[in-house]
Amino acid sequence: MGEWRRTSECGAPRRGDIGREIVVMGWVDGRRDHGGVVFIDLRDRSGLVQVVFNPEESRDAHDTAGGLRSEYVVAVRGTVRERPPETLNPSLATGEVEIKAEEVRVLNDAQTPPFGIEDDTNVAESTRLKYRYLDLRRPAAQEKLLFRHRLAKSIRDYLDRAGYVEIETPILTRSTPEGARDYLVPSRVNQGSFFALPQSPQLFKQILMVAGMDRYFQIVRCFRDEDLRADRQPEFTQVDIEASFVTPEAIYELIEGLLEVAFALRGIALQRPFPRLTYDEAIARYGIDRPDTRFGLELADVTEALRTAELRVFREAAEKGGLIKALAVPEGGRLSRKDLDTLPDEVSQFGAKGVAWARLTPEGWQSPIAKFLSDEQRRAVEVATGAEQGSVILFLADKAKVVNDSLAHLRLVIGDRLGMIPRDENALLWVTDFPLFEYSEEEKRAVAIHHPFTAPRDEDLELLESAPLKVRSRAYDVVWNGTEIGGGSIRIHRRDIQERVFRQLGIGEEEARAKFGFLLDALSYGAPPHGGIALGLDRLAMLLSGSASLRDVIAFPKTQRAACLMTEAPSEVDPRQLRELGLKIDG
RNA sequence: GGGGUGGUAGUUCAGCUCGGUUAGAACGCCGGCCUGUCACGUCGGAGGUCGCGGGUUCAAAUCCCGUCCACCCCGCCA
Repeated sequence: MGEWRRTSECGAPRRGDIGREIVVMGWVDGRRDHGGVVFIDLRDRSGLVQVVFNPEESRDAHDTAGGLRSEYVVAVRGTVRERPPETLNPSLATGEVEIKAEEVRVLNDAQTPPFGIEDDTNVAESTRLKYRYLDLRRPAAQEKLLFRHRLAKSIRDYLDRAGYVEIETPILTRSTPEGARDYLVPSRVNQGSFFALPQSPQLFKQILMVAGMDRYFQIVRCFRDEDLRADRQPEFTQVDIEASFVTPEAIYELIEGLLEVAFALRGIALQRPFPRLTYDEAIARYGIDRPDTRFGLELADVTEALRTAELRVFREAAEKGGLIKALAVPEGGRLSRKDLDTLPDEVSQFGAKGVAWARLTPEGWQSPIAKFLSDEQRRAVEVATGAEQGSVILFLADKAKVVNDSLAHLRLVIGDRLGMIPRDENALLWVTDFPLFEYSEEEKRAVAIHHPFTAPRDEDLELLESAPLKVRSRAYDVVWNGTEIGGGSIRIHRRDIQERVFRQLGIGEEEARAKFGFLLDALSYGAPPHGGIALGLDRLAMLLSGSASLRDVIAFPKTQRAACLMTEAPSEVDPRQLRELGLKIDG
């Protein structure tokens, strides 16, 4: 580019710039060669501008233009001029002007790209990920990264204004029991020992509270070696927050303000305060702890009403401590017999063996199970579900988890199919009072629902040893349109309570001291009451930018097998590296 | 670990059910022509490991078995 200096971005020139001599640099988006005059669209991050090469105005530039191809990198010195009136292009921000090229320099040529650099691309994602640097040249892709930048910036500014301090915590840290599988990093200096990459900076932020930092935040990478989904990457970014001397209410207020700022970037105003729902209520009414409350279609528990029904699946579910729940779909005529027949396929993935249904017609119940229910039982179901003439009632009877998972899924499928979900609404809510523990069939013991540092509710403290599964926690999630976008809790700040919780989790005194000694020590040196929350920045960026996948808002994402198609990571390593680490590959 | 969808030209796809000429289309690419286009136009051309391996068959893109990769879901992910 010699001594040339870029004086304008491609997307900048407007009517007011007419007559200015400028230098633009960018990529050739396309070339239209008329034999005489040649047009080039030049693209950079800011947009597109048309450059005109006229052989009568500059022979050299025109000659060079003839050899340009897509994605060549060029610099153009020229004059902004008005387009002839009949050639204005209203679909281009710069469409009222063009650049008359006086001199052009090819800064780099380019191979023909494997796919066109355009927004409406229909190219396999694996191809786009392999050539991510080309994929990211697409304006739509760049817009998502730019939005993510603005989102992170406004969150940072908001928390700074609120007195929160961003503090970095270690990436090489120690593996802890509980929770997700760790990514491990072998230590060369201490052979046979491993660091773990943090699943979150949980313990460090608590210790910063003990250290008196008062209000901490960090926009921080977290790592979990678990299987991937469209909304789950092995490394992801969290807005991690912790504060001393807070109640849940203080956290709610802080986060509602933060989300207000975030949604404002999309011109969305939020209703505050957000509604609250206890965990028990969420499960009862929606079958899930992250309900989409943009629409009704709530579940009803009809276990008691149908406990004695003449139907074996119902009776057995009730006898074995399971549930019978029902869902009334208004205007059920819109669900055809064929629709109803496909419902069992929808729920088999959750272990459900079937879905019973009933149509409420003027002639009464039209249903394969009608003859097994008494008039009284049918009336009780109608009352419980709020079913009316024309409704279709769906029934599930099984173990509680199967029933709730299945109906929660059916609620979404039917709500979507019948167009009951108002797409332009934003339903934000807090789900509170999660249980502290749940029983793990796999491990045959209680495990923490949130994490082992979550405080029990004071009034449930006495149940910790006698009825641990009944203890409610001071944990909360923030849910948006059926997606969990963040969760947190008030933490345990007393050593004795932390030790009792560890004991319930099957972590003995010795293990607790070995693995969490530093935390227990810290708690015994004047730890203030504290609590916090973590928001999923990738998920927020994904949802606010209308993306279908987390991969769209991460510059260099991993595939479902946790691989990077561009760098081909993970890879084998040199045997010498393994020797230095004292590692042997088995098999 | 399990269930599902897909893999054919650089790209997006058709062909596969019912095995049988030279595996097609569009876009892109290359060359010629063209002085106001912006999805430029027009004439011509090149381009294929039918994901990979094995099997059945006179004959396989097509049928069978295995395997790899990508995506979606269940399990898993405090």
